[in-house]
Amino acid sequence: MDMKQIEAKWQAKWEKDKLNYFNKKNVDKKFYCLEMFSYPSASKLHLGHWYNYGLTDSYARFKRMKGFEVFQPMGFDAFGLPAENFAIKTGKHPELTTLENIETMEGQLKAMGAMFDWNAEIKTCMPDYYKWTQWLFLKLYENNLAYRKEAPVNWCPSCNTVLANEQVDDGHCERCGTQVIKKNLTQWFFKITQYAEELLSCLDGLDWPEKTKAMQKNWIGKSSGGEITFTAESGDEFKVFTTRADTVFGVSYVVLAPEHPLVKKLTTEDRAKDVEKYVEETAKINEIERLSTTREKTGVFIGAYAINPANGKKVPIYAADYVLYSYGTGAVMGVPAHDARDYLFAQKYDLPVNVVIRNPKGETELPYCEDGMLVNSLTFDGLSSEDARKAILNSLSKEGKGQHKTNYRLRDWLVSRQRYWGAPIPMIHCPHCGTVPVPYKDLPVELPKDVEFRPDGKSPLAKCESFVKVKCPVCGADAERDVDTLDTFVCSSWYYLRYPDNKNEDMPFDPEIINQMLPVDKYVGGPEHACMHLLYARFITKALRDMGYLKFDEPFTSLTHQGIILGPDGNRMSKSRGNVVSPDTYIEEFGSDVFRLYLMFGFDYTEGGPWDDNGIKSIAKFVERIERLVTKVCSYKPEKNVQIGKEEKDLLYAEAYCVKSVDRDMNVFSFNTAIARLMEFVSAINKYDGLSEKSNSLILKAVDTLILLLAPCAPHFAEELWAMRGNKKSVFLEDYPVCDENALVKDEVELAVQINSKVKAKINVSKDATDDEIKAIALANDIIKKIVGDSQVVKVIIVKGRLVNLIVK
RNA sequence: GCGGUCAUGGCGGAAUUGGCAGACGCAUAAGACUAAGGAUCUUAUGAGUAAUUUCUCGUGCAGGUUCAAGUCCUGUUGACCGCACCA
Repeated sequence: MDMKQIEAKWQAKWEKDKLNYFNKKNVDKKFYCLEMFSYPSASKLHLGHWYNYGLTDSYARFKRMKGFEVFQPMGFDAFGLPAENFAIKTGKHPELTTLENIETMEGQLKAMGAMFDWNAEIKTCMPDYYKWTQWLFLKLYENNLAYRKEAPVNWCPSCNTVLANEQVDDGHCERCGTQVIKKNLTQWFFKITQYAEELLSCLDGLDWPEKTKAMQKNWIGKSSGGEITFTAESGDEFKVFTTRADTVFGVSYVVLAPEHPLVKKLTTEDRAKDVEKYVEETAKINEIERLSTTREKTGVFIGAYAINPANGKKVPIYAADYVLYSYGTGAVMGVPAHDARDYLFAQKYDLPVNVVIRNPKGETELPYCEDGMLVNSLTFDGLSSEDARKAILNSLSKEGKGQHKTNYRLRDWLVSRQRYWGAPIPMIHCPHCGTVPVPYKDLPVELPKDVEFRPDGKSPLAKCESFVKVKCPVCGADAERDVDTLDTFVCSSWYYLRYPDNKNEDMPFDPEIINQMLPVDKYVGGPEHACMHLLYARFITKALRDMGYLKFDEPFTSLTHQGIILGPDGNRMSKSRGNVVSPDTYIEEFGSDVFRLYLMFGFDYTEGGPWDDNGIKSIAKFVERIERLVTKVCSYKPEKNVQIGKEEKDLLYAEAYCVKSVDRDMNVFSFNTAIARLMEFVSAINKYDGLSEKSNSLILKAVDTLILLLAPCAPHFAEELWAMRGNKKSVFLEDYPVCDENALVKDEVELAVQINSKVKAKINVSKDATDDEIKAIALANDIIKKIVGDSQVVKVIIVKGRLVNLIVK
């Protein structure tokens, strides 16, 4: 069969018949199947795209044949750093290259033969889309979910530019090798932390991989404890967060993060030089290193002291890089006796170790980090750690020096980027009115085309005078636009809401439509998005719900991660390794259906693995085998009466078993086993067909079932076979085969007979034999009789349909 | 470092969720068909041992729970993914 020709033929027919377009009339049967949209890269569709889109398309087609009205859209996450970097290198405008790349990828995606609804396409870099990204920003601002504060960025002092983390190579600029430092800029944040609790608690109800839920849970990082206020001698107060308020009487020092504003203020003159140097050094180290527990703890005494509110004792204040300004309050209390990290720190800086918790079960070895019984803690002595935590915080809160507090590791989402190729932040800075939102009627704030985006220390948009200069929408004075752009994660945090109503010019989406079409029923994408994209999207959904636009709580009801296809050498594919496998050559040789079938068959979908093309030829043979079979049986004439004998029963069993297995496997993305069952079925049909006495009717029925089951996995090929069988309608308009449960019932079942848990023999028993009968048959077996001999059977375990285990003494 | 995942024949991978380990396929071998076979069909294929239908071992490693463990528990080794400005 000429695969290329039939691919083109059926793709054209599907398009002509509008087969793949969602029919709004059937919205009550909707199934929203979504794949994470792709970044339009210059290197075209790679194996990963195919693996995600091709195989999920088979799942979508399966759902369609199961009677759902499937909505499967596709689009492009088109803003982002690579296009901008490419532009800096080559001078080609990001818009030009991005749109070129999109066009290429659209062509390839169409050639894949997936049932994408191209009417619903979106591209995030187009004004008709980012207008609504900006709308989203304004709505969040309006609802106090967007705010500005200072935050550090990676700064290369030589290139004079902000660097993304990935552009920092071991603390140095990837372009020029200069040591990267941290620099504070005022930037926009989304208040995702306001939803921390709900983002955590709703995880339980989601049909998501457990590992993904676990990762999000840890990412949100809820911990219960308290805040305790320490007072510096200067009178300045600062709070520390602790989960171990029971150890507060053991505090021998406190630590401020080097970035903490009080560090500068409280440092005494004689310590200023050392402290300044230390803070400078800290700016060069990234957070992963700072938090490493194996790295030696460093810190510097700032010369000032603070009062412990619990006992009034004066303790020294240190600045140390193991405390992060972004987590908790940016300050911690040091209790060397009961915290491993503090213990090491105290030893290094010769600080006192005050034992305040005793091990109730024996020796109190330091550092003792478990719960225990309080000592040296005044009126709290004798309490358990658990009770003391409550009591101490209650007591401190009466004096206004402490309170119970739940803390989250989750931080607010920094959305400002000092970049060109992104959606402009729709805000205006007015010398009189302050920060003013762009009025909705003035959206979109268009990204100017003629901009110098080579790095020179400023946001590219800051250099575009025609963009920056604007009248204040409130007072009309000369004002300036915000010159930063939005993180591309903002674009992708709401795109699934735009697809079903992508041409709406008045709203980002019509709530009435969206509340019918969402939530997404199945979302498929890589596990690398477990914490960021998937959390951001959940947050935005909840925020929009609270504003009254949405009636659902979660965007993605069910989630599946595809695995990663590695290069043949077992490493991640990359140009530098030279192990990139392109789908194109295989598609050229075997066609897209064979390629898709091989991806389905060769890997565990959620695991992925190294590419190996040995198997693809066997899939091509499998396809040819089916073609020969169908060609042959097309000339068969069905007979009126069918005699059902043993061979016929076997064939009907094989058919029912295949339908049942493939149905179940397709539903859970277990494509490799589904294809394996189809292979078995083909063998079973061939075997029956080889008999001298056979029923043509049964063979024809089996072959039709085979084609229907195969259709989602090899769409063009199955259409062609279906037409060969004389059908005029598309195979995708047929119903999915239903398993004949009666055919699955075997009169006899085979059981393994174990003696002391080791298999020794097999027996056949009637399907409804009682336990006593099974036992009798097992004991009557010659081999078993011999082994059991004179020993006594003390116990019999029967697992229905599986085995019988005789425990013998 | 923290968080997460994984480990099964020569290879890719199955195992109904605690019940016959190795489905299906690749590779290999033997045979059939053939003028020919890199096509097609049939059979065999975890390791060792026995040599008909035997026994033993076997799911990274070391323990444990259980009548029964690839699956559950404890420890351990290795590989991979994410870590907040790649998308």
